[in-house]
Amino acid sequence: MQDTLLDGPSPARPRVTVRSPRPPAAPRPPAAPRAPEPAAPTRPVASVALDVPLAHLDRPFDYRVSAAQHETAVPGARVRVRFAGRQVTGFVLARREASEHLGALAPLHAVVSPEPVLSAEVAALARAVADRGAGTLADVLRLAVPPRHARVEAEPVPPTSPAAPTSPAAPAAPAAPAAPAAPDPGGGWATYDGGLGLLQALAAGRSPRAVWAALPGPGWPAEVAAAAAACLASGRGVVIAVPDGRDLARVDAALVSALGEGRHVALAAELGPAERYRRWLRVRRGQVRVVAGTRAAVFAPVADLGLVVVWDDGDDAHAEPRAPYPHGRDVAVQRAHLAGAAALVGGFAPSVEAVALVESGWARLLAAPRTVVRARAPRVEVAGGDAELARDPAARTARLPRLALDIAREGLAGGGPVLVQVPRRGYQPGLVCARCRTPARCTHCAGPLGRPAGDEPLACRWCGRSAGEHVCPQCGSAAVRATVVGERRTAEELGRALPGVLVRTSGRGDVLARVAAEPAVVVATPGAEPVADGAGYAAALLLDGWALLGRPDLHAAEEAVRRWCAAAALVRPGGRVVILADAAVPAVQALVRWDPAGFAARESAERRDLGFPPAVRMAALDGPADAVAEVAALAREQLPAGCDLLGPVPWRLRDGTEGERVLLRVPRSRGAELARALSAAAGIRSARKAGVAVRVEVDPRELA
DNA sequence: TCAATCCGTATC
DNA sequence: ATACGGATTGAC
Repeated sequence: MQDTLLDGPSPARPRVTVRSPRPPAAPRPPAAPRAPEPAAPTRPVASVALDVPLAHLDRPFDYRVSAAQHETAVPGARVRVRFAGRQVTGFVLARREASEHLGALAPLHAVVSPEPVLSAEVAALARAVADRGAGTLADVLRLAVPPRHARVEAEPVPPTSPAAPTSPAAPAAPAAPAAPAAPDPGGGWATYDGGLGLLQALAAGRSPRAVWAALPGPGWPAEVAAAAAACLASGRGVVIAVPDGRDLARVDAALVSALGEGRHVALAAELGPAERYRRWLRVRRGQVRVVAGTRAAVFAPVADLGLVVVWDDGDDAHAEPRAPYPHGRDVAVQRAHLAGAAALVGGFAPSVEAVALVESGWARLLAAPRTVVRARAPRVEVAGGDAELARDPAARTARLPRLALDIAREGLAGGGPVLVQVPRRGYQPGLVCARCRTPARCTHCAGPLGRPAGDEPLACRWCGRSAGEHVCPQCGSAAVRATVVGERRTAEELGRALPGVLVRTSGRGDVLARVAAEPAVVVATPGAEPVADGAGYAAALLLDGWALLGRPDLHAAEEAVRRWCAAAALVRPGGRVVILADAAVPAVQALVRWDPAGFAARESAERRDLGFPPAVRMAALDGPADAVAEVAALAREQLPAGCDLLGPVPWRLRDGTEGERVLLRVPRSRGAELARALSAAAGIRSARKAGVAVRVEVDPRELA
């Protein structure tokens, strides 16, 4: 048996009684001192990662392995131990001949199961993710390893598919390359500059890293599947993460046609604990080599990983809401790096963070030549760019531009469905210039301005400085106004303007996956757009331009481009798209020219100028004022000079109470130092029992 | 002189 | 978090 998680998974999985049942109600003789169990014949020490929440205990602890536990206490196994007087669970990280611990070792209380659920690769990944996010290994392992389902674990192993190697550590038996079912062997990759090269590199066992600016249209799942097939042909496994169940269904179908049945699994939370654990175990046991899934799938323990894919990496669904709030893209990047695997990250509109990976030289941009892009992209026209429409909210909400109606009619007459993207309710309004609608930003830190209360002067919502006499940097106007939240009424009006047309809706609570290729108006909120059968929608109306761009969020423009591209990508080549927005705004131009990657590069440069991630590394500390101040002070003590502190500013905490936020900022090159300092600060506080929680988020998604 | 209590520190 | 140890305090 191998002794540490740095080796491969153990093939030995003997069945052993783990906990002896207690005799019922037998009067127990008073605490007879038990003779010590004989120790395991070799490597009688287990190094265990404990599931304890305290930051200063985030390191392995050694326990004594008895002879009876020798075969079951394998690296990766779940165990129970006594720790500080309590029973806690943990994972065996390694078996060793001796401990560095000077005192006596406590016995390993029980091996919950000999199933080595934690692979060496995932253990190392989880450690790296915890370190980057200033969090604990235990927190990350809770995200990476699903809860055990004992009955599922005991199920007889189903007959393995012929291509699945029984030992993932046997490179002599690579999976037979799947016969490509698609008529076009490269899928759509041939249309990308370097696309076929990517497939060849994957098939040859190399590990290219690419940021993918996907062409509009329905081809992307087939392209993901083709990349997976190429990687599988090299004898390596694949992990694919997508934002939601609808995208997962598309990738799932594409994998079936590219690989055949039974060569992959889909992992999603909706499966329920039993089925989810069943499929996850098939992955862990090396019975399948390809995994597609939602957020948590980036941690899937695929044996001998060769490729990790993140589709639509700008979607917030990839951001984990539990501490330490890792983002799927960041996990994938770290994983590819640690495992020496290839990476494919992107979408119709790759994120600024993804494009920054290209700028740093870590990945290269994978895009189609402009001529192909022009041929595939819909024709985008802008309505509402005139100053009249810009100044008059009524013109935006209560009246549809003639152009939009004309294009909708034309599309319907041509026999196709027409997509209408409308804003979701509940965007926090921000302040923009009343004349030109440029967002009002702090002159010091570029944070969004807000009005603290009543007639008080404008102040920055990030750094708290008063904005004094704000003037718009674009047009010089001093007047500001709240951004108008879009109205669903527009869509209703559309229904009235087009009598007799079938109107379908897709939004919160009731999301459609697809609609038929017949005339209909399909009203959807961003992210809930159904795919249209056949070639796609005849046309699309994007009615939420103003609302999306007006959000007081660092990511507002990027997010707008991403959502517009996602909707416009569902339109057939040459179909028409109308967007209600200001044509002069760069985000709108990016859609018109279909250049989301160029826009992301522009945003990246702007963030560099403003000093925001991904150009720098930031950490947000949220909590009660005194606790936040304490953590900030402790962290700054450990950091050499050069750490900016922004704030504190008032901040509404997750539990609804009022607290404060401080932002710490360092150059990217010192990000690891910042995280280490924050971990140390958390450790000092947890050791002191100064237990008031401070939420620490590295490169926070929400900045206001 | 002994126990009850308070801190500080380690938790294998 | 517990849990334990050593110092401290207070009452016989």
